[in-house]
Amino acid sequence: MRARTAFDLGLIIRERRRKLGIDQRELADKVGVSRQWVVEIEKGKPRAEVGLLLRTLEALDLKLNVENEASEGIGEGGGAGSWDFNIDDVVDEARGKKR
Amino acid sequence: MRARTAFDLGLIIRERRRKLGIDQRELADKVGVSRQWVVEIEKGKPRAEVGLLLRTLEALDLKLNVENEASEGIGEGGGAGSWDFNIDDVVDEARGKKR
DNA sequence: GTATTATGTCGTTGATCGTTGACATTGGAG
DNA sequence: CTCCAATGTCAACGATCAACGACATAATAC
Repeated sequence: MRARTAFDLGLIIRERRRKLGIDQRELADKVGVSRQWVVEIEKGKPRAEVGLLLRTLEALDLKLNVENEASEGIGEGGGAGSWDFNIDDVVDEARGKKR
Repeated sequence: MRARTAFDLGLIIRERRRKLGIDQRELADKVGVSRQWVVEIEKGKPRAEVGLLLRTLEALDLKLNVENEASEGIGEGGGAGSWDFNIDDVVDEARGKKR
């Protein structure tokens, strides 16, 4: 399911939580945030912290994919197919160009 | 490409920006943020605002998909297939249960 | 009806946000 | 090498976050 806005993410999170049959309190505890924060997120708060959002998705067994807008339908099986940069090189660079 | 952490997102954004051949200043202008912010995001800042991140992905022609961890390989073509709730109902509720 | 649970909302507070402007550092091109 | 653009880093500043506690509504069960 595509998410273009924080509002989209809020809807996805809310419905996923309900499907799993847990309330806001329980989700908040799993994520390690206040229940208040969950309320705001589900309303689509655009200024929430990315890290907390990611932890929320994780707690709900949801995964996040970032895809090139153009290359589609190739089948995600390829993995490297859609991306023309080597993730290993990127990580090496991020770690300080040890190579 | 799966993103589990803010660090992942930073790598994705940086490499995508480079592939498009634009510098941090240009990306910052497109997104409407400071260049400083782009620097932090590409380093993987976990406390950045979700809304700005989404706008950044949009500016880079990247799309964000949230998927159920379990249901995979069914083929995303279905759209509704992987999700057992009706997005229209959800939106209706979000708008105030006019139905 | 009452009781219970879930959810939404309101202050307050310390911490952090993102911006601006300036100043290093790096990397290529000449 | 010298330029110049790109990138990284620093110190303010006002604005906002997320947590907390308390209270107000749904929503459901008894």
